[in-house]
Amino acid sequence: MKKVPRVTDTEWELMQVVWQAKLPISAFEIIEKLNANEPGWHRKTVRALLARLVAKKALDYKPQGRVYFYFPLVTEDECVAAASDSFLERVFDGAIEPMLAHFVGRYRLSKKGADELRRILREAKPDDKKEEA
Amino acid sequence: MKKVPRVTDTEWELMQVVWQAKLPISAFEIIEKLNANEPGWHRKTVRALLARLVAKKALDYKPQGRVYFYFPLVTEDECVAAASDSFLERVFDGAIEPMLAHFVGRYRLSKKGADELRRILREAKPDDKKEEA
DNA sequence: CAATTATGACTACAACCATAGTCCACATGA
DNA sequence: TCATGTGGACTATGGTTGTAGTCATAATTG
Repeated sequence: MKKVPRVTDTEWELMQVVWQAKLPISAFEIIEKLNANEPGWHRKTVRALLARLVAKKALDYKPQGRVYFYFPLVTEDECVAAASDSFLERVFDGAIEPMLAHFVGRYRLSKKGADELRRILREAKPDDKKEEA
Repeated sequence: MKKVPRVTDTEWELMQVVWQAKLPISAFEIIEKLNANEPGWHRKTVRALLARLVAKKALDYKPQGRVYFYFPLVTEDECVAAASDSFLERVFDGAIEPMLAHFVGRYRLSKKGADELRRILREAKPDDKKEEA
Protein backbone atom coordinates (compact mmCIF):
# COMPACT_ATOMS: atom_id res chain seq x y z
CA MET A 1 0.00 0.00 0.00
CA LYS A 2 2.03 2.88 -1.35
CA LYS A 3 1.53 6.25 0.23
CA VAL A 4 0.59 8.75 -2.42
CA PRO A 5 1.20 12.42 -1.83
CA ARG A 6 -1.81 14.59 -1.21
CA VAL A 7 -2.64 16.25 -4.51
CA THR A 8 -4.87 19.31 -4.48
CA ASP A 9 -7.64 20.09 -6.92
CA THR A 10 -5.53 22.41 -9.01
CA GLU A 11 -2.57 20.08 -8.99
CA TRP A 12 -4.84 17.26 -10.04
CA GLU A 13 -5.45 18.97 -13.35
CA LEU A 14 -1.75 19.06 -14.11
CA MET A 15 -1.44 15.43 -13.14
CA GLN A 16 -4.20 14.56 -15.57
CA VAL A 17 -2.22 16.09 -18.37
CA VAL A 18 0.92 14.25 -17.39
CA TRP A 19 -0.89 10.96 -16.97
CA GLN A 20 -2.52 11.28 -20.33
CA ALA A 21 0.76 12.15 -21.95
CA LYS A 22 2.09 8.63 -21.41
CA LEU A 23 5.57 9.97 -22.14
CA PRO A 24 7.70 12.55 -20.37
CA ILE A 25 6.31 15.92 -21.30
CA SER A 26 7.82 19.37 -21.10
CA ALA A 27 6.42 22.20 -19.01
CA PHE A 28 5.69 24.05 -22.19
CA GLU A 29 3.53 21.26 -23.53
CA ILE A 30 1.73 20.93 -20.25
CA ILE A 31 0.88 24.62 -20.33
CA GLU A 32 -0.36 24.21 -23.88
CA LYS A 33 -2.62 21.33 -23.06
CA LEU A 34 -4.04 22.96 -19.97
CA ASN A 35 -4.91 26.07 -21.89
CA ALA A 36 -6.37 24.01 -24.71
CA ASN A 37 -9.10 22.82 -22.35
CA GLU A 38 -9.81 26.02 -20.54
CA PRO A 39 -7.62 29.02 -21.10
CA GLY A 40 -6.40 31.12 -18.21
CA TRP A 41 -3.45 29.11 -16.96
CA HIS A 42 -0.52 31.42 -16.46
CA ARG A 43 2.89 30.03 -17.41
CA LYS A 44 4.43 30.98 -14.11
CA THR A 45 1.63 29.46 -12.14
CA VAL A 46 1.91 26.15 -13.89
CA ARG A 47 5.65 26.07 -13.46
CA ALA A 48 5.34 26.80 -9.75
CA LEU A 49 2.80 24.00 -9.43
CA LEU A 50 5.09 21.64 -11.29
CA ALA A 51 7.90 22.46 -8.89
CA ARG A 52 5.62 21.68 -5.98
CA LEU A 53 4.49 18.41 -7.47
CA VAL A 54 8.12 17.45 -7.85
CA ALA A 55 8.78 18.53 -4.26
CA LYS A 56 5.98 16.33 -3.00
CA LYS A 57 7.17 13.49 -5.20
CA ALA A 58 4.11 13.23 -7.38
CA LEU A 59 6.23 14.01 -10.41
CA ASP A 60 9.84 13.81 -11.39
CA TYR A 61 11.67 15.00 -14.48
CA LYS A 62 14.62 14.38 -16.73
CA PRO A 63 16.48 17.43 -17.96
CA GLN A 64 17.10 17.49 -21.69
CA GLY A 65 19.38 20.41 -22.24
CA ARG A 66 17.79 23.14 -20.17
CA VAL A 67 14.29 21.83 -20.58
CA TYR A 68 12.67 19.46 -18.11
CA PHE A 69 10.55 16.55 -19.19
CA TYR A 70 8.13 15.52 -16.50
CA PHE A 71 6.72 12.12 -15.73
CA PRO A 72 4.50 10.84 -12.93
CA LEU A 73 5.82 9.05 -9.87
CA VAL A 74 2.33 7.94 -8.93
CA THR A 75 -0.20 6.40 -11.23
CA GLU A 76 -3.64 7.80 -11.76
CA ASP A 77 -5.08 4.64 -10.25
CA GLU A 78 -3.12 5.13 -7.08
CA CYS A 79 -4.32 8.69 -6.77
CA VAL A 80 -7.89 7.79 -7.55
CA ALA A 81 -7.77 5.06 -4.94
CA ALA A 82 -6.28 7.37 -2.35
CA ALA A 83 -8.81 10.10 -3.04
CA SER A 84 -11.62 7.57 -2.94
CA ASP A 85 -10.49 6.11 0.35
CA SER A 86 -10.21 9.48 1.94
CA PHE A 87 -13.57 10.61 0.63
CA LEU A 88 -15.30 7.45 1.76
CA GLU A 89 -13.76 7.68 5.17
CA ARG A 90 -14.41 11.32 5.72
CA VAL A 91 -17.89 11.72 4.35
CA PHE A 92 -19.40 8.28 4.90
CA ASP A 93 -17.25 7.18 7.76
CA GLY A 94 -15.97 4.29 5.66
CA ALA A 95 -19.39 2.76 5.07
CA ILE A 96 -19.56 1.84 1.42
CA GLU A 97 -23.18 0.81 0.99
CA PRO A 98 -24.61 4.09 2.24
CA MET A 99 -22.17 5.83 -0.03
CA LEU A 100 -23.27 3.91 -3.09
CA ALA A 101 -26.89 4.41 -2.13
CA HIS A 102 -26.29 8.11 -1.91
CA PHE A 103 -24.87 8.30 -5.38
CA VAL A 104 -27.43 6.06 -6.99
CA GLY A 105 -30.13 8.12 -5.38
CA ARG A 106 -28.67 11.49 -6.17
CA TYR A 107 -27.52 11.00 -9.72
CA ARG A 108 -30.18 8.95 -11.33
CA LEU A 109 -28.52 6.39 -13.53
CA SER A 110 -29.51 5.92 -17.10
CA LYS A 111 -30.91 2.53 -18.03
CA LYS A 112 -27.61 1.77 -19.63
CA GLY A 113 -25.71 2.86 -16.56
CA ALA A 114 -27.87 0.79 -14.27
CA ASP A 115 -27.44 -2.31 -16.42
CA GLU A 116 -23.75 -1.73 -16.49
CA LEU A 117 -23.64 -1.52 -12.73
CA ARG A 118 -25.62 -4.75 -12.43
CA ARG A 119 -23.12 -6.41 -14.67
CA ILE A 120 -20.26 -5.17 -12.53
CA LEU A 121 -22.04 -6.41 -9.45
CA ARG A 122 -22.42 -9.81 -11.00
CA GLU A 123 -18.80 -10.03 -12.01
CA ALA A 124 -17.30 -8.71 -8.82
CA LYS A 125 -18.65 -11.75 -7.16
CA PRO A 126 -19.79 -10.93 -3.65
CA ASP A 127 -17.26 -12.04 -1.17
CA ASP A 128 -17.36 -11.95 2.59
CA LYS A 129 -13.82 -13.11 3.08
CA LYS A 130 -10.82 -10.89 3.47
CA GLU A 131 -10.52 -8.34 0.78
CA GLU A 132 -7.32 -7.23 -0.80
CA ALA A 133 -6.82 -4.40 -3.26
CA MET B 1 -29.25 24.68 -4.86
CA LYS B 2 -27.88 26.18 -1.68
CA LYS B 3 -24.19 26.90 -1.58
CA VAL B 4 -22.65 25.19 1.38
CA PRO B 5 -19.41 26.52 2.80
CA ARG B 6 -16.32 24.47 2.20
CA VAL B 7 -15.74 22.42 5.33
CA THR B 8 -12.30 20.93 5.89
CA ASP B 9 -11.57 17.47 7.23
CA THR B 10 -10.95 18.67 10.74
CA GLU B 11 -13.97 20.92 10.75
CA TRP B 12 -16.06 18.04 9.48
CA GLU B 13 -15.49 16.21 12.72
CA LEU B 14 -16.90 19.07 14.73
CA MET B 15 -19.85 19.30 12.40
CA GLN B 16 -20.56 15.63 12.97
CA VAL B 17 -20.83 16.24 16.68
CA VAL B 18 -23.13 19.20 16.19
CA TRP B 19 -25.29 17.37 13.68
CA GLN B 20 -25.66 14.41 15.95
CA ALA B 21 -26.51 16.63 18.88
CA LYS B 22 -29.82 17.58 17.28
CA LEU B 23 -30.03 20.45 19.79
CA PRO B 24 -27.85 23.48 20.31
CA ILE B 25 -24.77 22.29 22.09
CA SER B 26 -22.15 24.16 24.06
CA ALA B 27 -18.49 24.33 23.16
CA PHE B 28 -17.72 22.43 26.31
CA GLU B 29 -19.95 19.53 25.33
CA ILE B 30 -18.51 19.47 21.85
CA ILE B 31 -15.02 19.19 23.28
CA GLU B 32 -16.19 16.38 25.52
CA LYS B 33 -17.72 14.40 22.71
CA LEU B 34 -14.75 14.86 20.45
CA ASN B 35 -12.40 13.60 23.09
CA ALA B 36 -14.70 10.73 23.89
CA ASN B 37 -14.08 9.31 20.42
CA GLU B 38 -10.40 9.99 20.16
CA PRO B 39 -8.65 12.03 22.78
CA GLY B 40 -6.21 14.74 21.83
CA TRP B 41 -8.50 17.63 21.02
CA HIS B 42 -7.24 20.74 22.75
CA ARG B 43 -9.90 23.08 24.14
CA LYS B 44 -8.41 26.09 22.48
CA THR B 45 -8.15 24.37 19.15
CA VAL B 46 -11.76 23.35 19.15
CA ARG B 47 -12.89 26.81 20.13
CA ALA B 48 -10.88 28.35 17.35
CA LEU B 49 -12.39 25.91 14.88
CA LEU B 50 -15.87 26.72 16.14
CA ALA B 51 -15.21 30.40 15.58
CA ARG B 52 -14.15 29.65 12.04
CA LEU B 53 -17.19 27.55 11.35
CA VAL B 54 -19.32 30.41 12.54
CA ALA B 55 -17.34 32.82 10.37
CA LYS B 56 -17.94 30.67 7.32
CA LYS B 57 -21.59 30.29 8.23
CA ALA B 58 -21.59 26.57 8.77
CA LEU B 59 -22.64 27.09 12.37
CA ASP B 60 -24.33 29.75 14.39
CA TYR B 61 -24.95 30.05 18.12
CA LYS B 62 -27.25 31.49 20.74
CA PRO B 63 -25.58 32.95 23.82
CA GLN B 64 -27.04 31.75 27.09
CA GLY B 65 -25.44 33.87 29.72
CA ARG B 66 -21.80 33.83 28.72
CA VAL B 67 -21.91 30.41 27.14
CA TYR B 68 -22.60 29.83 23.46
CA PHE B 69 -24.85 27.07 22.23
CA TYR B 70 -24.07 26.08 18.70
CA PHE B 71 -26.33 24.75 16.01
CA PRO B 72 -25.75 23.97 12.32
CA LEU B 73 -26.69 26.30 9.51
CA VAL B 74 -26.21 23.56 6.94
CA THR B 75 -27.55 20.05 7.16
CA GLU B 76 -25.40 17.00 6.96
CA ASP B 77 -27.18 16.01 3.77
CA GLU B 78 -26.28 19.28 2.13
CA CYS B 79 -22.65 18.87 3.07
CA VAL B 80 -22.56 15.26 1.99
CA ALA B 81 -24.08 16.21 -1.33
CA ALA B 82 -21.60 19.03 -1.84
CA ALA B 83 -18.63 16.85 -0.94
CA SER B 84 -19.92 14.09 -3.20
CA ASP B 85 -20.40 16.41 -6.14
CA SER B 86 -16.96 17.85 -5.78
CA PHE B 87 -15.34 14.45 -5.39
CA LEU B 88 -17.14 13.01 -8.39
CA GLU B 89 -16.23 15.98 -10.51
CA ARG B 90 -12.62 16.14 -9.51
CA VAL B 91 -11.62 12.51 -9.45
CA PHE B 92 -13.95 10.98 -12.02
CA ASP B 93 -14.59 14.04 -14.07
CA GLY B 94 -18.27 13.81 -13.27
CA ALA B 95 -18.74 10.34 -14.72
CA ILE B 96 -20.77 8.36 -12.25
CA GLU B 97 -20.65 4.86 -13.70
CA PRO B 98 -16.86 4.63 -13.68
CA MET B 99 -16.94 5.95 -10.16
CA LEU B 100 -19.37 3.30 -8.98
CA ALA B 101 -17.40 0.66 -10.80
CA HIS B 102 -14.28 1.76 -9.04
CA PHE B 103 -15.82 1.44 -5.61
CA VAL B 104 -17.53 -1.85 -6.29
CA GLY B 105 -14.26 -3.20 -7.59
CA ARG B 106 -12.07 -1.82 -4.87
CA TYR B 107 -14.16 -2.53 -1.82
CA ARG B 108 -15.63 -5.87 -2.46
CA LEU B 109 -19.20 -5.82 -1.27
CA SER B 110 -20.54 -8.44 1.02
CA LYS B 111 -23.37 -10.56 -0.35
CA LYS B 112 -25.70 -8.54 1.77
CA GLY B 113 -24.30 -5.26 0.52
CA ALA B 114 -24.57 -6.36 -3.08
CA ASP B 115 -28.16 -7.43 -2.65
CA GLU B 116 -28.91 -4.17 -0.97
CA LEU B 117 -27.43 -2.27 -3.85
CA ARG B 118 -29.46 -4.30 -6.34
CA ARG B 119 -32.55 -3.41 -4.42
CA ILE B 120 -31.65 0.26 -4.51
CA LEU B 121 -31.04 -0.02 -8.23
CA ARG B 122 -34.43 -1.57 -8.72
CA GLU B 123 -36.21 1.10 -6.72
CA ALA B 124 -34.38 4.07 -8.15
CA LYS B 125 -35.97 3.21 -11.43
CA PRO B 126 -33.63 3.96 -14.27
CA ASP B 127 -34.53 7.16 -15.95
CA ASP B 128 -33.09 8.71 -19.04
CA LYS B 129 -35.05 11.91 -18.80
CA LYS B 130 -33.90 15.03 -17.07
CA GLU B 131 -32.72 14.38 -13.62
CA GLU B 132 -33.56 16.50 -10.65
CA ALA B 133 -31.94 16.32 -7.22
C1' DC C 1 27.17 40.94 -31.14
C1' DA C 2 23.05 42.96 -28.89
C1' DA C 3 18.22 42.87 -27.80
C1' DT C 4 14.66 39.78 -26.84
C1' DT C 5 12.71 35.76 -25.02
C1' DA C 6 12.11 31.40 -22.70
C1' DT C 7 13.77 28.23 -18.83
C1' DG C 8 14.02 26.97 -14.30
C1' DA C 9 15.35 28.68 -9.32
C1' DC C 10 14.01 31.49 -6.00
C1' DT C 11 10.84 34.77 -3.89
C1' DA C 12 6.36 37.04 -2.66
C1' DC C 13 2.12 37.20 -0.79
C1' DA C 14 -2.52 36.80 0.58
C1' DA C 15 -5.87 33.08 2.01
C1' DC C 16 -6.65 29.54 4.51
C1' DC C 17 -5.67 25.88 8.08
C1' DA C 18 -4.25 23.38 12.33
C1' DT C 19 -2.86 24.38 16.49
C1' DA C 20 -2.61 26.84 20.53
C1' DG C 21 -1.36 30.98 23.40
C1' DT C 22 -2.81 35.82 25.56
C1' DC C 23 -6.00 38.74 27.49
C1' DC C 24 -9.93 40.27 29.97
C1' DA C 25 -14.16 39.64 32.25
C1' DC C 26 -16.74 36.82 35.11
C1' DA C 27 -17.76 32.84 38.46
C1' DT C 28 -16.63 30.43 42.38
C1' DG C 29 -14.65 28.10 46.12
C1' DA C 30 -11.15 28.67 49.96
C1' DT D 1 -11.89 38.87 49.28
C1' DC D 2 -8.86 36.92 46.33
C1' DA D 3 -6.53 33.23 43.69
C1' DT D 4 -7.95 30.28 40.25
C1' DG D 5 -10.22 28.64 36.43
C1' DT D 6 -13.41 29.01 32.42
C1' DG D 7 -15.61 31.43 28.43
C1' DG D 8 -14.98 33.82 24.50
C1' DA D 9 -12.16 37.52 21.59
C1' DC D 10 -8.10 38.30 19.73
C1' DT D 11 -3.34 37.04 18.43
C1' DA D 12 0.54 34.01 16.90
C1' DT D 13 2.97 30.71 14.31
C1' DG D 14 4.10 27.73 10.96
C1' DG D 15 2.40 25.14 7.10
C1' DT D 16 -0.12 24.76 2.45
C1' DT D 17 -2.22 26.71 -1.61
C1' DG D 18 -3.13 29.56 -5.65
C1' DT D 19 -1.18 32.92 -8.11
C1' DA D 20 2.45 35.18 -10.11
C1' DG D 21 6.78 38.15 -9.96
C1' DT D 22 12.23 38.51 -10.00
C1' DC D 23 16.59 36.87 -11.41
C1' DA D 24 20.40 34.79 -13.76
C1' DT D 25 21.29 32.11 -17.60
C1' DA D 26 20.89 30.36 -22.06
C1' DA D 27 18.80 30.15 -26.76
C1' DT D 28 17.32 32.99 -30.65
C1' DT D 29 17.27 36.40 -33.97
C1' DG D 30 17.94 40.81 -36.16
